[in-house]
Amino acid sequence: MADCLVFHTQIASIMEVLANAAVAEICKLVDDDYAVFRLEITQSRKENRTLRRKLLELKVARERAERTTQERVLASRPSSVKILDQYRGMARGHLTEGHGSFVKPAGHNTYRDDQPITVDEGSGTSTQQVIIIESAETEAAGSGVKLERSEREEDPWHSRDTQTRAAVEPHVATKDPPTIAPAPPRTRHRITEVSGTQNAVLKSETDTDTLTVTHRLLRTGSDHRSDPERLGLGRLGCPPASGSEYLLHSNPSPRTVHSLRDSGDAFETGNDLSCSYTTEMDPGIMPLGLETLTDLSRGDWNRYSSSVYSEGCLDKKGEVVVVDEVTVKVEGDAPLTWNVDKTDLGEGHSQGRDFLNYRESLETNPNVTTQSPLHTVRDRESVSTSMGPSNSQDHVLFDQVLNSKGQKAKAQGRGATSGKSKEKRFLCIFCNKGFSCPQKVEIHQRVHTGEKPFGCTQCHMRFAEAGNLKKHQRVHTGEKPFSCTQCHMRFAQAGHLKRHQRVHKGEK
DNA sequence: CTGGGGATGGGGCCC
DNA sequence: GGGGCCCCATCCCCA
Repeated sequence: MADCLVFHTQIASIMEVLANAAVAEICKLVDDDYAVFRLEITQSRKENRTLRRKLLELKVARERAERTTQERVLASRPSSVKILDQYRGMARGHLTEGHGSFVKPAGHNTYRDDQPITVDEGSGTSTQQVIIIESAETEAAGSGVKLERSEREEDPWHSRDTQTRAAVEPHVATKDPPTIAPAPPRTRHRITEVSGTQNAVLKSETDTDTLTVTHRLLRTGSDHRSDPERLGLGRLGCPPASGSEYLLHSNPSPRTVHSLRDSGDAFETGNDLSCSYTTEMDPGIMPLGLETLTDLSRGDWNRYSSSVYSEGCLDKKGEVVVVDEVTVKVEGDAPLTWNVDKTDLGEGHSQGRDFLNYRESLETNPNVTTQSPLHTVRDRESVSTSMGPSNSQDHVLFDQVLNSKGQKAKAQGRGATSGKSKEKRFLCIFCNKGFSCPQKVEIHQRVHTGEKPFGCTQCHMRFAEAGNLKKHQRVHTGEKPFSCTQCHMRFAQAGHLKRHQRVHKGEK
């Protein structure tokens, strides 16, 4: 018995020794790895800093050369344009880091039956972000602020920089106060929940020799926590620049706003409540095929999404963005494209088709002019800036829906600024199209969000509009209230009767 | 050519 | 009178 005890004691002591040895070894390994890891991190940071410095130098040098070229052009332009170009040039210099991200238009969402649409017919509780265009009290910059799109290379971040520079470097603005001086914020906002997606588009006008800027604020619900880099939100959230025309305000939704400071260290340091932002959202609500890519090869999208956020400043106050009278005019030699592969679009989704149609139409009609009275960045052209693709053919314009189905001509014909019709002050935050009242915008924005609050009680079909549901339900009821006076044909839709009657008339 | 659906503008009603 | 809301007409696209 005693031997047994001694034996057990010895075993225990041996086990203890072995365990200690094992722990010591593990600790040593961990320490070693940790040291190596730290060393690698340190080296990587050093490399990053070096590269960043080099990039800065290159940019500055390039801007210097470019500015020299521009000055020659500016000699024939209004002074306000000169200022803007100066802004631009300066802006480029200190923008060396981009958040490569790619955000598909929400319109690419594909509707799914299992999509958690919780709004039933008639509830109409969908909330959308709305941009309101307000009549401008002044014609501040007017058409004088236009930028030439012939510029060789445009900085994707320019739009942001244009504003940030205005704020950071007021001495520049003083060169031409009437143009650059910050206007009293004429914006009020309403950014409301759109099934987890928030999206804002601010687009500036271009003229025949100007360039177009689309500012877009996207919030996608592809993930629980939207990564600011993925979403290209890296730079939003800055305080409104003095020259900022647009302000995007979020509603007091329980959305978390993070920020990244607008510095080269943003990548390293993570969140900083000074500049960009991202939001938290419910991915389940808005899973509709939204994707975000970090592929930097998608230059335009990256630029696009990035430039957007320079513009927007979220403010948890209003829910509607009010903008001055707006006109969108896109002319140019280079085709305007979405620069997105068709394969990236939601297959079969009408909105995706719209985007593509638009792109194709622009490509085939490079000189197409999109002039909607809805979109005019008329003053405070510090907003107006270049999308700045390095490739002139890659001008990205996101006036998709407005133009995709020939609505362009309509919009022109029924200009809101004609004075007779209601002023279309309410802008779609996705495509910047204007509407006469917020309800219209809300309905329209369902095009982008995929929201379909109206469900048929007899089938799975859902609709964005009550009227279309009503029309659809005739399919079930068999009701065909529209009968041809010249034959026995009956139709469920008035338009079909009208179209049918052309057959009798021999019209085509 | 028809059927079905998407999208938008206009008008009426109510507050 | 103006804005919000709702309904309807209309046009368009696609299968």
